[in-house]
Amino acid sequence: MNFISLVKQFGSSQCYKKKSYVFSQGDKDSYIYLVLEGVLKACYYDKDGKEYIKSFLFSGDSIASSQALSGGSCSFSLCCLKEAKLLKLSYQQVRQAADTNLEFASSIIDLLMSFAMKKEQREFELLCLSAEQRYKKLLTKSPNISEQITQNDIARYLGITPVALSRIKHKPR
Amino acid sequence: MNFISLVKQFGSSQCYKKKSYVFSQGDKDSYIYLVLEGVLKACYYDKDGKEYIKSFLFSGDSIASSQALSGGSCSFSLCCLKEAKLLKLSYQQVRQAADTNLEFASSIIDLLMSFAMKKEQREFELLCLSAEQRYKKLLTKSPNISEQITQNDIARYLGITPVALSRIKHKPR
DNA sequence: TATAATCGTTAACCTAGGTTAAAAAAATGA
DNA sequence: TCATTTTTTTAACCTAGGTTAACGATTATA
Repeated sequence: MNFISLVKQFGSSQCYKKKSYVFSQGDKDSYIYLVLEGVLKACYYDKDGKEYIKSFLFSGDSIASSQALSGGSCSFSLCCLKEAKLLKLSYQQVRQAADTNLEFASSIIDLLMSFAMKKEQREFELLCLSAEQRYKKLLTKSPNISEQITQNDIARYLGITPVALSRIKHKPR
Repeated sequence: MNFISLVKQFGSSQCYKKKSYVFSQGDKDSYIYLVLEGVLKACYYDKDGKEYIKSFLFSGDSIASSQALSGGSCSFSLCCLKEAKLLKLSYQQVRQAADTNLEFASSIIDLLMSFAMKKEQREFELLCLSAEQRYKKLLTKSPNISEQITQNDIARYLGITPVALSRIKHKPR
């Protein structure tokens, strides 16, 4: 029994329309979500409404706000970029399964380790690379990204404005 | 049995001089380290030797390169800012303990969850805040940081140059 | 204690990226 | 299809932060 099969067996399924929010910054929402279909963005909004994109999610990806799971409230929002179908399972249930089943606990550790690797990578890119380097790296890793995600959203994921990304794209040489 | 007590029981202890490296970028080093004494920095160096600081470590903190634990090599270096004493335990041993002891697996999940929260926070700061906001937030969270860490290193942790940090500090108003 | 190394500050100048605004291009919807 | 909204581009101007270099203040080390 691993995480995916637990969610598939015990999770509840829900469909979301394009532009709808699965949860919003500030919500108390201690569920773990698994994307079955669709494309989503996890994003922060500041007091002026300016958006910053933490990550994009595709079929097979899972997400939760770790702050919310630990008793706090969601530090970001989860928004559908196209119609989406998700499964959700409460963190309590996952934790309970992990506390009673060794094999399952091990698969959760694997999941958290791969999450750690991704976040380590993201921290590296934001700390050490220029916006242009981050953009090139993204294109290398996901050459088809612009078929799924608008350039505006790619810019907000890279931590720059859409104007700046357009400039980078059309830069001479 | 939790992670800390496992490391204390089975880990091997080693002392390091100021400015020495526990491991370096590129090393194959699949150990998890626990800081008993001292202060360290986890940092990246680019091809020009420019340094970027991922995090500072103090007594009680633990660290490993998740890339290295997953069969790769260390994506960053671990450098002592003052004489330090660390315990180390191989990831194999930790993983084996987790795979045979439910209580221990659960404590590893807690550890990874708190790591996830920290990294989520760091991502937020690098993505959404200006250097000045990051500096103010750091001072709020760690008012005594400058007793332990030089301003040069604080700047490299914030993702700016020492010159820029000096400017921020002395900015009018 | 003297000498060297590192640290922090300041200044001058430069560049990446932000802001605003307008217009063209593309996608969406009635 | 036509109208509306959203996306992308471009331009002008601005600002935060980078770079280099010099100098004084600290801190280490012979």
